[in-house]
Amino acid sequence: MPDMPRQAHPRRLHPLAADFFDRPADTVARDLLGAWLVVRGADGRLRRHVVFETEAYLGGHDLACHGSKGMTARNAAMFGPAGRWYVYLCYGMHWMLNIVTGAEGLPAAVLIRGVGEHVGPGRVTKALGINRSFDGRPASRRVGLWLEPGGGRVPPRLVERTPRIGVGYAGAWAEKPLRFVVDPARLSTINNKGRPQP
DNA sequence: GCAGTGATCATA
DNA sequence: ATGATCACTGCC
Repeated sequence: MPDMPRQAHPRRLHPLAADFFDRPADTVARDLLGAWLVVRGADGRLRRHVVFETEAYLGGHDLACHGSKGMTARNAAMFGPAGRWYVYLCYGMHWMLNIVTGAEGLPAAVLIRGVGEHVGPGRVTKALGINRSFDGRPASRRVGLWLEPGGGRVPPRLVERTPRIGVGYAGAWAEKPLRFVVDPARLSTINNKGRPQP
């Protein structure tokens, strides 16, 4: 029997690396829409969740950014090189997952606020079992938590920009449109070209 | 609408 | 040592 028309073979995806993250946080936040957050479970199995909501924290000049008050034990990872995780505990209960962006010494990062069917940054980390142990570590297969490219750039008309959530203390910075959202339902169509995993 | 929750950091 | 703060969530 001749070959069946083959389903596109799942592209062997390489994790997004430092060069992707070594750009302004708002650019990275925008471009992460449609990317995959991949986590290796305790059983060794990989789970993929498509990123649909992010927020950019631009650096020391951004009053909503933890780095704006200088380096502390908590936010040290933000000052490190791009492509590492910055994870911290919020309200004593919720782990917040960020990927560090930009040059070493610039405290910038992107908060991952929504992936797959998980809405809200605290829910994302809870669902994926992410905690402090990832803080400061490179986003890589070795660590067991990384990001991979999606099926293509999400069209601008599908990207909604709003002010960031929960940063009312930041004055004018609270109003900057640095939150990026795309409807996950639209994403699944786009990403089927790049092959999702159930 | 607001209580829960506890690490973190500035102040002392 | 103490107290304010907090990039949130869940239940009232």
